[in-house]
Amino acid sequence: MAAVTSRSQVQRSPLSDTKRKIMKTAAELFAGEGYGSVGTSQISEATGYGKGALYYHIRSKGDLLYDIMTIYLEDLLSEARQILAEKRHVKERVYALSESILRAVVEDKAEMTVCFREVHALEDTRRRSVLRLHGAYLGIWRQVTDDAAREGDFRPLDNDELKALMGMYFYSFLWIGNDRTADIPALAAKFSGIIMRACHA
Amino acid sequence: MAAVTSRSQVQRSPLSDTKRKIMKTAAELFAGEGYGSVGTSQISEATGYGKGALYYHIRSKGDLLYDIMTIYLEDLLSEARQILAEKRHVKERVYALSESILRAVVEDKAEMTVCFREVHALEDTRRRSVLRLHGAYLGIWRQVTDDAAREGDFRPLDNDELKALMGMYFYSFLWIGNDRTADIPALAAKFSGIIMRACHA
DNA sequence: TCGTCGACCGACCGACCGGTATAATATCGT
DNA sequence: ACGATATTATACCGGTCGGTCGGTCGACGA
Repeated sequence: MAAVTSRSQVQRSPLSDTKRKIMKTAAELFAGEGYGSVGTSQISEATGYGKGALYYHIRSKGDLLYDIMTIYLEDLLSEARQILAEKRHVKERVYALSESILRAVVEDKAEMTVCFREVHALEDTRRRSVLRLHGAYLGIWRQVTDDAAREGDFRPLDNDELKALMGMYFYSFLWIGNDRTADIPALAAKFSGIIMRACHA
Repeated sequence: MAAVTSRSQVQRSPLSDTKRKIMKTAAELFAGEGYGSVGTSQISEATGYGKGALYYHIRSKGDLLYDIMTIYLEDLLSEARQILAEKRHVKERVYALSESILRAVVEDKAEMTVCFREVHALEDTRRRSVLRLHGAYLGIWRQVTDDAAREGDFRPLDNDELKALMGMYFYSFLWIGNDRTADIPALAAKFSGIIMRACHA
């Protein structure tokens, strides 16, 4: 099995294939039943590793959750930063950002669900750290809308409005099926269309 | 303590004050730590009742979750139906619906969080039942947008677009604090403003 | 005064929790 | 071939899980 995902990857530490497989399986279980309802024996069984092997690769169940969130959010974030650097026009930016996050929602549905739905399961320090990543992602959009407002394309948006609009994306993992890969461009067009209309000066 | 909530209540079965208190406390725990991570002993301790008393009022932990969701979603739904019956103009309808759900998010934050974030924790039959309630609520908005489209005020919206827009509301419990009671009208104005712009013909 | 009843308690049940200890096996550089 | 190291399985730990059970207690009707 190849050790790469389709989207760019921040290599914080080597991250073995085994650990990647464990994270994928765990994310699916967490997304399906909720972090608190999934036992380590269940993860062990689903991955095919015994508990010893499992705990050779993870430090704790909490760490596993934190790692899943961190890796996928950093991935999403680095893609967003790249889009911000490459595209200069509002419309392109909004479409590319929409396409980026919606592709993540479809292709890594379980992981994204965990990233946005299971934040409460983290202990305080880690929750704050993950919320910083959420905030950083929001910051990218904030910059897009502020730039657009400065150039007269968008009306100014306050934080409430921006967060409300982000909710469209952050809630979409609950209803966008992972069988909609082919629809990603259409979905991105719909989402970015809504953003463009909602923010029109 | 009065046995009524501020918003209209569907009286399916008597629903004692004790059970109401248990539901409120449990909803706060579920919202704070996630259904699966909250134990019945914890609920028992937080309510001040022993486990015997607790299980005198509830059939199971799963039932408790289901009851919370059902009651609050039916409440939200009946309010929405009433708005649909009373208001005829799009703008009024959108504002009133926004105000209704945002007030629920602020005033019954924990319960609403559970209603929209813990669906996965339900066993199949009950999950389907709760998802029907979600669908019914979506149906109200569908009718509003369809009526508006028929009269030329809105462009036609497909299901993806409607669900995307609903995500704004359904995700808002994660960032709207329960200290914003005074801001409810302003929030409703912002949300409905976005809807009106996003749907403009 | 008693019997009944709803509300409640806390000890207890077997099962399972997250996590560890120990040992067996696979891999690999030399 | 050898030792070292990486990876895995299994048995097991104390503790907690959801839920039950026998029983207590005060209110109330007869």
